[in-house]
Amino acid sequence: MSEWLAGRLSDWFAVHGRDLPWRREGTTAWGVLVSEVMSQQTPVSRVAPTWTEWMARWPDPAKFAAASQADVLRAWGRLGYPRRALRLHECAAAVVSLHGGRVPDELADLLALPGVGTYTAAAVAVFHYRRRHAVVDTNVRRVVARFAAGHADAGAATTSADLRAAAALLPEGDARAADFSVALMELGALVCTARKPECGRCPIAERCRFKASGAVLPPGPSRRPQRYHGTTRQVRGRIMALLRETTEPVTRVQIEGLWHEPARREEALTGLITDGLVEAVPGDRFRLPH
DNA sequence: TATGCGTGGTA
DNA sequence: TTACCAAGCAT
Repeated sequence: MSEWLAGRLSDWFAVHGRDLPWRREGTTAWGVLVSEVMSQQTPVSRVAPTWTEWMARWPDPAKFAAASQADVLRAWGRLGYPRRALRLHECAAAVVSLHGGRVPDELADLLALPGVGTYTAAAVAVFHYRRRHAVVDTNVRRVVARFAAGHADAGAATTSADLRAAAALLPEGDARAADFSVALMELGALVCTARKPECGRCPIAERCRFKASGAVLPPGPSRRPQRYHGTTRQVRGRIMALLRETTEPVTRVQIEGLWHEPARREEALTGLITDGLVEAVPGDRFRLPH
């Protein structure tokens, strides 16, 4: 089964795989790591332009670690979840101090880096170092749940069972397993999508248990919808947007103009300060951290 | 294990 | 228009 899968996916990927900038020849391990962190919960189409500028400005961990937090947060722009930018900054410093500026190739070393979890560690080890590990993101979990178990979707959170199920499908050989992992993820992103799987275009449909059972998706949202409007997250987003576009510290009055509810406003501001995304300066003013 | 954390495209 | 959701991580 693994060999059949690997063959089908490899052929499909050769024709349909996207030409993403970080997949091009010569991309460093650091470049792959940056692309993975940027892509955590942010669509790839929005990541690409920022990644290209980012790598031209800070080509390696040492140069990036030397940048100020404010510059990093401004360059992050509107990718969302700016805490990721700070974790990436810490990550670069750790790569320099612990690994001499070289992104490690061992899973355990990668996992110990700030902002790097199970998925991202495996992605770097496999996509750049070409190791044989399961790379399990939401796309892979969905494809495996459908293909191997016949379920309409995977569970809410990644479980060790998900990791085992994906690992069981890996073909033999480091290089083939790495190619397989890239292609499996791409299939989930392009064909076996959450809302509208296109089984007619799927290279592995003939052995898919979900397809065999009719490929019927349950109605309604696949997960509990996450609210945004009116949340602290929205207010944090407005404060960060204001701070990104101003060089001088902003006054409390300026921040008060961003949201009408004082309690929500304060919660957002103190949260940002706690997270290290905002710095209070004398005179009751605020700016991006330096 | 459940929750909080941004943003903008799409139907 | 509103609502869903897109390569997770940390707590």
